Amino acid sequence: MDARGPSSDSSPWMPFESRRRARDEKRDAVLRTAVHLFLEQGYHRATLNEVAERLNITKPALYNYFRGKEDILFECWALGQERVDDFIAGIDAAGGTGLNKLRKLIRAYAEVMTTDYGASLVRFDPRDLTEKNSRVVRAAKRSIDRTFRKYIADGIADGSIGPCDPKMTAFVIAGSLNWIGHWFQRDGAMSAEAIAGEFTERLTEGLAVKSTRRVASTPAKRKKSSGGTR
Amino acid sequence: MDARGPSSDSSPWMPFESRRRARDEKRDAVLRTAVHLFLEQGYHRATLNEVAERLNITKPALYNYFRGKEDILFECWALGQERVDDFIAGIDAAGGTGLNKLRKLIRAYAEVMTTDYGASLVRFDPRDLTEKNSRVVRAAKRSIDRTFRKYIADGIADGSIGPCDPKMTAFVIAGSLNWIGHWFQRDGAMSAEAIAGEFTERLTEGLAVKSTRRVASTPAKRKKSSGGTR
DNA sequence: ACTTTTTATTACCAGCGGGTAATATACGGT
DNA sequence: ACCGTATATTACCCGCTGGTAATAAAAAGT
Repeated sequence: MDARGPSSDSSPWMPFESRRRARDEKRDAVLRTAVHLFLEQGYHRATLNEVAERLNITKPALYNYFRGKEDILFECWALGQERVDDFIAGIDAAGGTGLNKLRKLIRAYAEVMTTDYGASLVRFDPRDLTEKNSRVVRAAKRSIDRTFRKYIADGIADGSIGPCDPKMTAFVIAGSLNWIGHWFQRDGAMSAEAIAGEFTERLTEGLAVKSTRRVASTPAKRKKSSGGTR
Repeated sequence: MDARGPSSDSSPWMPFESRRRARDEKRDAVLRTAVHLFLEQGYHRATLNEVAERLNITKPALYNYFRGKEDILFECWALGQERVDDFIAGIDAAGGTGLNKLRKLIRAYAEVMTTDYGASLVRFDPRDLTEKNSRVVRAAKRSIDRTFRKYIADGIADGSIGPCDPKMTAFVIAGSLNWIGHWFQRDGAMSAEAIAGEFTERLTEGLAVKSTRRVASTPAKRKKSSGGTR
């Protein structure tokens, strides 16, 4: 009937005898298929029947692993959020100038946006979640926003970034990155790495202090009188 | 409801005109209510029943003005697109350097994004439209993208913009602007004009060939950025 | 081999929401 | 006053989709 496509994307149910896989692997397979379908068709148009069909099972079987559609949606989001949390922790641990941390953040965030779970951070609507889960999402979004603003403020403080409004600048940068999740397609002309690199450059070239490009550790570079630190 | 034209007027078409005008006004009212509700709740969660309810009519009455839900959705999008087309025509007519045109485009686009019809350009899913309407939307999106790229290329050609990849740069800028439609709220801390000005500055300061860091012209007032609107 | 637990299936329900007659009402034209 | 048209309402249909028994079939434990 329908070209199920090369369902070679590792469905544990495909071979009849390989049903002995671990439960978690099946759960993951459900999530991979679901996030793909949700992104492809949109959450509301995508049906659990089709998710199941692509996994060569039937809808009620999904309820062995998830409580319902909303649960699956939230899990997809959470996996994307986990990746973001991870690399932010890494950047924080590594330290460096504000500009340096911001650059790392932009690059990593851009690359995550080109993945399915990453895109789910911006393509899914929190209003489809329960109130409880929705609060978790909102809190996480605020946290990411704070990270952007903090790195920018750090950069202004340590002189690696010229004076600007951290709040607005964070909106500009994060918006540009978030939008990647809306247009990127894996089979497109541009690779994720190329995009990440280009965005890193374009989004920071205007912020870096002009006089000396490499600001190793020389604070009090050019403190504009208007910019009260912090 | 409306002041009817004086019957002493000789034009026998006056009642007809007034009636048609009343009809158009009602149509507009439906659209305003619909776009507002669609943005507030999301297209799928918003019901025609509630649209009608907010207009103090009942659902079938809507079918006097529109063929169905999808028709309303497309009209909302079209009204936003119309505004974009209008100011692009104005910018093209005015001429100037590439950088100048790009700045005007960014400012105008940002302001449109803060309106309901403008936000509908990026908040609504083309997959909810019929194939025919969806093609119209895709064509319009491509056209906007071409405009961004053209202004950038113009700027590179006339020397007002430093060398860069117009395609990527357009993605960076347009993405940042489109995202405004996702977070802006009219009752928030920032005005549309302030946002438009700030985005214009931040998104072009890195491109301008002369190092015009106009930190003085836009003194970023230290407004306490407590209210995280994301 | 028997039982228990996990995992899957078939069949079904319920509610929601878009859309459509059939019909009533307001209103301008004559 | 009368008619015709635009506009509105009530009542209804229908398809879709998430979710739920009831149950079958494997797997695992003994």
